[in-house]
Amino acid sequence: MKRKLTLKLIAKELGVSISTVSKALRDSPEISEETREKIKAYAKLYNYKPNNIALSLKNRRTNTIGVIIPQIVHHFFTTVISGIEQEARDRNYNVIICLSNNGFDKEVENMELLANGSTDGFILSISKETMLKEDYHHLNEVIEQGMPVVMFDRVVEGISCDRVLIDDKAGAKKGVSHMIRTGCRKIGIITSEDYISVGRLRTEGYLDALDDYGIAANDNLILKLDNIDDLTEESKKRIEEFVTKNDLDGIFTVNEFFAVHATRVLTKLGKKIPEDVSIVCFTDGQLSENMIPSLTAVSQHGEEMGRKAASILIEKLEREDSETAPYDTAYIDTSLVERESTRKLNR
Amino acid sequence: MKRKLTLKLIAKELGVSISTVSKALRDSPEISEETREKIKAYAKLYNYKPNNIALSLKNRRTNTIGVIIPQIVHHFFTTVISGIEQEARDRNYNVIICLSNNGFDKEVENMELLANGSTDGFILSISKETMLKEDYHHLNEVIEQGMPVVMFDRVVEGISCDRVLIDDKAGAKKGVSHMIRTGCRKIGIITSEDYISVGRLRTEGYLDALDDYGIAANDNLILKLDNIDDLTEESKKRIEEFVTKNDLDGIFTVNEFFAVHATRVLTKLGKKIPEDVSIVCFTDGQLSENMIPSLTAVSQHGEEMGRKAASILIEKLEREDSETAPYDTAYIDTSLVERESTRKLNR
DNA sequence: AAGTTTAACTTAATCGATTTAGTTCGTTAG
DNA sequence: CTAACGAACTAAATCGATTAAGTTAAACTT
Repeated sequence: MKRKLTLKLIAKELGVSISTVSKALRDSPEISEETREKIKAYAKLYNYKPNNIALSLKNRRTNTIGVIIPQIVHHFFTTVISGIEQEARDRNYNVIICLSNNGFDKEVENMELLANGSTDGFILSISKETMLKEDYHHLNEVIEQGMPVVMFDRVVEGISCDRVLIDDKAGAKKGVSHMIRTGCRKIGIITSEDYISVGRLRTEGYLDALDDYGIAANDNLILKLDNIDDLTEESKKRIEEFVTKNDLDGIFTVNEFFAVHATRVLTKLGKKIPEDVSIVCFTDGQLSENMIPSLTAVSQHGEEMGRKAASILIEKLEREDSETAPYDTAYIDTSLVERESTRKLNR
Repeated sequence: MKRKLTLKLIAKELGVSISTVSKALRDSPEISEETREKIKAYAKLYNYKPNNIALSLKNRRTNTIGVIIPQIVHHFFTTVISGIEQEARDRNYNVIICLSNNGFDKEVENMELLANGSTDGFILSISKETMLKEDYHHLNEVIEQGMPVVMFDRVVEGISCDRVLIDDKAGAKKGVSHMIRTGCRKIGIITSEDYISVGRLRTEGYLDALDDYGIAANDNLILKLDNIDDLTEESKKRIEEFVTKNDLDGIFTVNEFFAVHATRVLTKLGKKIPEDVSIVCFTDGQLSENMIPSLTAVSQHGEEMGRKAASILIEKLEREDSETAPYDTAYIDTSLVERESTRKLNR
């Protein structure tokens, strides 16, 4: 094993001082042409690369963005990460990803870990447990230390930070309106309990759409489930009951899983999609695209969200007066991807 | 903004030297009970946390594992990461994830970046472009610097490192054998070109299973596609043609996408699954689980793979004699998850 | 010739922590 | 009464890099 090359080793080898080496490599005019060339040639030959840790310590900045998300086995989050990565790379930043597994303690632990020198700022989506607990001391602490924070998707109020949000309400409205325009009149929604912000907003969008077209909302056609990130047995049962009991001609769901299970129940009931029942779901992922029939979906543009979040954070990191800069909330537009689960619009 | 607390600040505040503070916090008997308590109380009150960067520099180890994968929007890779994370956390290591986007240059760039002080070792799955190029200098370089490397899933020969592999051949054999035992006789396979190692191995397993049951292999029933990580339009066309032309009673595919598209074609042809045609795919992901019909799948146990890879790496990092330790290849067993796309076995 | 510049370096401080090698002062032994 | 010892600290080196503040010797000025 050969030890990594350092300035010290180069200096010793060439019989000059460490600072001469450093200056030569940074093209300082203080060093003579001759010496400079000699040092640079040596460094190149032995592939010298400065130690990032030492640089971070000296510069008191790491050029690294910390990302904390509730889970990684989750299509939407991976698209956001992909966007963050792209933007970060373009602007010469690294990305460290940590998982909270939807737990409060892990979220706190990860933030403290990364805040102790590893990153210059954070992009995060808050865990479910943190939302329930409403304890945000870890966020406030890093912010007070001068580290900018950008929250995305799962956000909370009252924190001094920027936010990037999907326009959940408008997206849901877009989806439901499309069903109404293609002839649906009795549209149900499978959503989440209101404490999950994205669920609540999508429910609002659904109600808005009905209202716009003068359709009365009916509480019986709103199913609120506990979990939005997966499909529990309990949820399956409740979806089955909901779909079977109500003779719907349209179903809007806040995620792909609910839509898929609804499709399954409808198929069992002998209903035709989209002839008898239309389906639209939030999130344009693998399932909507590949299901048979494929599902019309509200696309969230996760990559764009990631790029935007990273861009806002980097902007903050590179401003001198970021302390006093106002906090902003950016919205990422959704778009409707029409597929086989809805009827074609007659124009 | 309040500056982060350092040993220096504590020392100044309490009128002692920096080393006294350091020793007190580490419970050194050199420091009197009284002083120790005073310093610890102060540190606790103001929530002192040592700076990781400084520690890394001093200790010349970061307790961080670097993970480099071809893509993140990929269910299997996320399960592996999840496993790596779990094991790392259990053993007090951090994880940094970087993406190569299946490109050679980004892979090299990321490795160099992380190798300059950010991580103690690597877990990686090689990019497609690197495999085609067969240029592994970046791997050999970090290994020569004494950083252990563990490759998983997409691996190459001739590198001094440990490997963790799915038993692709046995897994495919398991899947195909199941189809044969439930009555299939004309089984086709949709796989990848042989230069993608996992594709080649799965094809071998398919052939093995046929051989075991005395069924003659037929080249016409083997479709080799270019890409294994997604479903291009070209692939769709070729799958459609393949499924339509051959009157198969069983189809084995090396990923979920190919199975889903085959299902779609079969449905259009009016074939019943599993009565007319059975389907088994490699990879137990979201699609196999949620499709209608749900797909019998060879489960790869990505989390276990991740845990194993992390465990091997950490073991190497914590051994004194790791330089001389032999390199090992671990296999992760697959299991068959029976679902609706295959017939029940008569016992 | 004496003083001033300047080119080309080197020394030393610094980032934040750890640790080895001192230092200081009170207590005890001989 | 003084040497020795030990308790409780402090000083300084170190990790690898950057950079402000010296240093030295040659060149130049007047």
